[in-house]
Amino acid sequence: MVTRSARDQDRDQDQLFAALANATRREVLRLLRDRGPQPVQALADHFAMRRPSLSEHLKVLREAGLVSEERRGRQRIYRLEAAPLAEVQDWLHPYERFWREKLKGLGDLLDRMPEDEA
Amino acid sequence: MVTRSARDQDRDQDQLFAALANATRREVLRLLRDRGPQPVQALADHFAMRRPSLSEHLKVLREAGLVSEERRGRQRIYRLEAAPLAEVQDWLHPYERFWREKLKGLGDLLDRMPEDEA
DNA sequence: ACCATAGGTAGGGGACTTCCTACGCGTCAA
DNA sequence: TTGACGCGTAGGAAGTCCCCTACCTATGGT
Repeated sequence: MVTRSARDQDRDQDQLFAALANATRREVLRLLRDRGPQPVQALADHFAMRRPSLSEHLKVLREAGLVSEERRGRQRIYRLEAAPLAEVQDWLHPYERFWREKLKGLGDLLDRMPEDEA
Repeated sequence: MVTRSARDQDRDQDQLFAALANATRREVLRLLRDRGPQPVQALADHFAMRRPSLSEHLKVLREAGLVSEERRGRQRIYRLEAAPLAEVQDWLHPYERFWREKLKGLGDLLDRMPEDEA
């Protein structure tokens, strides 16, 4: 997967951002980050929804590459896989100077003279 | 809006990530970033879809705070508003050491001894 | 006044999301 | 081996997303 078509990349990024566009799934990631790998039931205890619904959220996270599972007996230990988040940061990077300039209050400068350094 | 309830914050983040979970909308942001503020038709020229559909994408971006519009005659000039992306970066930050460690190949260390520094 | 241009809104169709309950499969314990 | 436990999947209901065509308002040119 050294090179991907632009469509594949779009699909991956759609999937990644969509996976993050849900408070339950973001909370799962936070739990795995703060408390380490856990089985499904331990995660499910933190939410009001039924366990099968959480299973579906875990599937979305798995397909986005944000978690992995390891089978241990009858449990499945879920673990945070942060690598895709590095792609989010990469995507974010070209925008960084825009919000930094805005915060400094001189944000209109570049708006007036575009595409000179694009 | 110094403080918001956890639910409001969840809703805002849902909305923000959902706005980014679409290749057309990410491309709109890129165009505004690389070419500066533009009217709707100039943006629409880059896409295969009909203009009303693009208008709806612009509405999603507006409601996420990612673009602003300025009325100039019968045109509406859309402009990138990058500030919400700073919140994405803030959200990302606590995960950063996880992918950095993973890239260095020593990623299993913390997985074994969790919550000691959370 | 008239018409063309710029762009938003209404309403509808098809696909997808997010929850649910019911159920199936594999594993551990008696 | 029988049962309970851990977890995924099937299927369905309600809502949302993303595209379309039709239509509306507002501005500018003649």
